Amino acid sequence: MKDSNLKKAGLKVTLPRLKILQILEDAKEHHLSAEDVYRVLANAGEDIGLATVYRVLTQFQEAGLVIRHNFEEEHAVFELDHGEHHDHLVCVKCGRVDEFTDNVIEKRLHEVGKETQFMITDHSLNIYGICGGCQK
Amino acid sequence: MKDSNLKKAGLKVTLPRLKILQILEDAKEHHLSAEDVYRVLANAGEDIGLATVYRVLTQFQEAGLVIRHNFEEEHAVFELDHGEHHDHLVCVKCGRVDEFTDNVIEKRLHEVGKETQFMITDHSLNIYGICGGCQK
DNA sequence: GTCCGTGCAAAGGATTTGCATAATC
DNA sequence: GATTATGCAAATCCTTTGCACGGAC
Repeated sequence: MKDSNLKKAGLKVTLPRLKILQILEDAKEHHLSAEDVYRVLANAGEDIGLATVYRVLTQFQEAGLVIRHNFEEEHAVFELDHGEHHDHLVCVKCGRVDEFTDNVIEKRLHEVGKETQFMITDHSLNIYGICGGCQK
Repeated sequence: MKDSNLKKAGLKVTLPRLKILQILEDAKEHHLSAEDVYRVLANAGEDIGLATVYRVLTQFQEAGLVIRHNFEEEHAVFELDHGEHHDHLVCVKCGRVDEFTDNVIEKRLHEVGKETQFMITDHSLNIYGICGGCQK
């Protein structure tokens, strides 16, 4: 259950937190902005403030439950952290975000870190372009 | 001269534009925020407003003279566009930004585009970590 | 009952915009 | 001289915070 995820993260189990976690899990489009989450809540008749959405998402991020991305947009987007790192394909037409991983690239990244004496903690790789659907 | 760069871009040659272009060219650290540019101008005794800095940088971006990046910071940074694409190594300690390119990665990116039927227009690859200097 | 979480409204930082003035061509 | 830029202040957008109330444990 979601309860345990929250408890494990040291967060009290509250309605807003459960709802928001649920929304992130159910989302077709895995990458949601705070606004998006707020809108879904509003449409579901939940009376949860935007400030709370931001607060909860930030807490989730600190707890490692979600990842926050700054794509080339004006606002941040959040996605559940399932553990495996992945990179992103962002469609500049429709805003759709797909995920991918590539072992060759991952390996080269480590090598680049070694060559440049850089202690890598993280990386973000985003490919921007036009997705199959939008090319028609 | 810088004049021609501006004219080529269809921009009138004005003092603020020249100064800002100059600052971007002279900068040790190639990646500057609007605030950084503004500070340099102020220190040089130039009386140029922050709004103008933003306006000029945005115009430069539209003209293809500079590239705007949104790293994991709260503000954008700008660098001169010298034509060759490169990726970034961002030190999370001191904020230093280095550049690199890797042909293996570039090649794989194209292949990922093909495999996913994605018409790639651009990409951004940022490695976050601790630079050699900060590891001591 | 204590403490943490929430809602609301106000604050905050980065960036943009409206308007009168000043500069370029 | 006409048009485009600039400076300033106000406006805007996304996000965070302060504070009093309500809910979790």
